[in-house]
Amino acid sequence: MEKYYSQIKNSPVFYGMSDDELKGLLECFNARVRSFDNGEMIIRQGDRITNIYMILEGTVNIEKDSYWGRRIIITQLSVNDNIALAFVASKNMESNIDAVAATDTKVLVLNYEKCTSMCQNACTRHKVLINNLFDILSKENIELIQKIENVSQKSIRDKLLTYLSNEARKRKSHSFEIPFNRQDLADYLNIDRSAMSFELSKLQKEGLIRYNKNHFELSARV
Amino acid sequence: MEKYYSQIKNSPVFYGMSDDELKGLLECFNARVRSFDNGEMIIRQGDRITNIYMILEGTVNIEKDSYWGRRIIITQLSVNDNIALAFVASKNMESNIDAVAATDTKVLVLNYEKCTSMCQNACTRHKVLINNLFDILSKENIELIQKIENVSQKSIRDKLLTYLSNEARKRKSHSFEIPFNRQDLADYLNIDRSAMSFELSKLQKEGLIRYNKNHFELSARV
DNA sequence: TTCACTTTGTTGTATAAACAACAGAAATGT
DNA sequence: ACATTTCTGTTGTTTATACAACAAAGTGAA
Repeated sequence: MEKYYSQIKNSPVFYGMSDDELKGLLECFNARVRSFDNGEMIIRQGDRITNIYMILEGTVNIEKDSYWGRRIIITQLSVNDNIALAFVASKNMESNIDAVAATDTKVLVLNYEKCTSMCQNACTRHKVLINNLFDILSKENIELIQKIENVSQKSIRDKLLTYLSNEARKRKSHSFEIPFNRQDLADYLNIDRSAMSFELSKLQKEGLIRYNKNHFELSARV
Repeated sequence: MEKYYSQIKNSPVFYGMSDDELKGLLECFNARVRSFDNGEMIIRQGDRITNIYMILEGTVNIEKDSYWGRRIIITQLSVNDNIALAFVASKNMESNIDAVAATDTKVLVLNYEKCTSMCQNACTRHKVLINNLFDILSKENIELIQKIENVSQKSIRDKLLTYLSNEARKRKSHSFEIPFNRQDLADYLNIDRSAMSFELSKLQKEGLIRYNKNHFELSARV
């Protein structure tokens, strides 16, 4: 835990807290670090979630298996992101998603219920916390809308171009790495992997993009 | 404004407040009611949003025009829902969506910035408020994930069945009204209207659903 | 290095969806 | 009650994508 102390202190969840407040909160939260292997399930559909999970190392896919067994990747999370935060607030709502470790992963686990019932939202550090959580949830919300835009394009080409330009904008560069391999990207955009590969090469031949493995560059024309 | 007083008092935003707290807040917020005609824009892409908008009457579509002019309906809001709340919290983020009145609409407008800068989150009513907003944002988040599931199905048939069963579950009944006309539903599910109509009749012929205008009934087999 | 395994790219074929065009029904205004 | 407009359902044609099968490239372990 000590190892991650400064990382935790600078994370969006605990942003703006003094050392004392942070220490107190971590105790009050019964904070602990848990490890998950690549591929391991962190949260399952149907779970009732009472903990805040914050990623310390690794990446996590938020997924859903469709009725007929097809996999949907809703979003991919990485360091400092929170897993399924929305379900913590809506207490009697079951998770309708899976969270799956996409690499070996370390997660900070905070018992939210325990903390809120003890201090009953009264202490000042809780006030800072809830403000931070509110900000985080807003950003997540905007990200989800972004994703809806990505997958709502009607052709594979438009989905790819929309996704890639959004990524470029997010990273403020025409040249960037994407966090997905081809199959995962296809599952994220809800398209067939081979058709996507084909379209990617076509875009490259046309000079709209260049790529090598997970590195992409957008031409000025995109 | 007085007309809506009890409605406002029981809305999720102000839930759990005393009459005094509510009155104080409405004043602090510089609360007022605005009217919009059917089709009028309430929020435009690129706007910087500093007000909380709560729907008092009517329905509002959250939309996005794709680069090539196709319309995407991200979600539809109705009475007591908040419009673009996520963008209020993320202050220096521009709205990336349009909010369009889908009927004649009345909206309660609250100047969030003014209020928070005045009381600096210190007063007790602000604490209740931010907790409420946090809850609301969580629910919105879960709704968006739901929508992603709906549009991520690969066939028109699966999109319709997923959407309809989710609606049924939400309303706890096999028999319900949907808030969309056919074109809007198609824009919501990102599919062609005529192809959707065709698939709906097919589902009806197969006995999986029955419908008349906006009223739908699911057979037990769905 | 070699071998097994995974990932990515390529092609042909079958299929589902978009699109366009239209007809009938329903809603709206005068 | 009528004309006008909007909405919904139907059909045929074109087009894009899924799917399957395979080849090539990359990766990692023995």
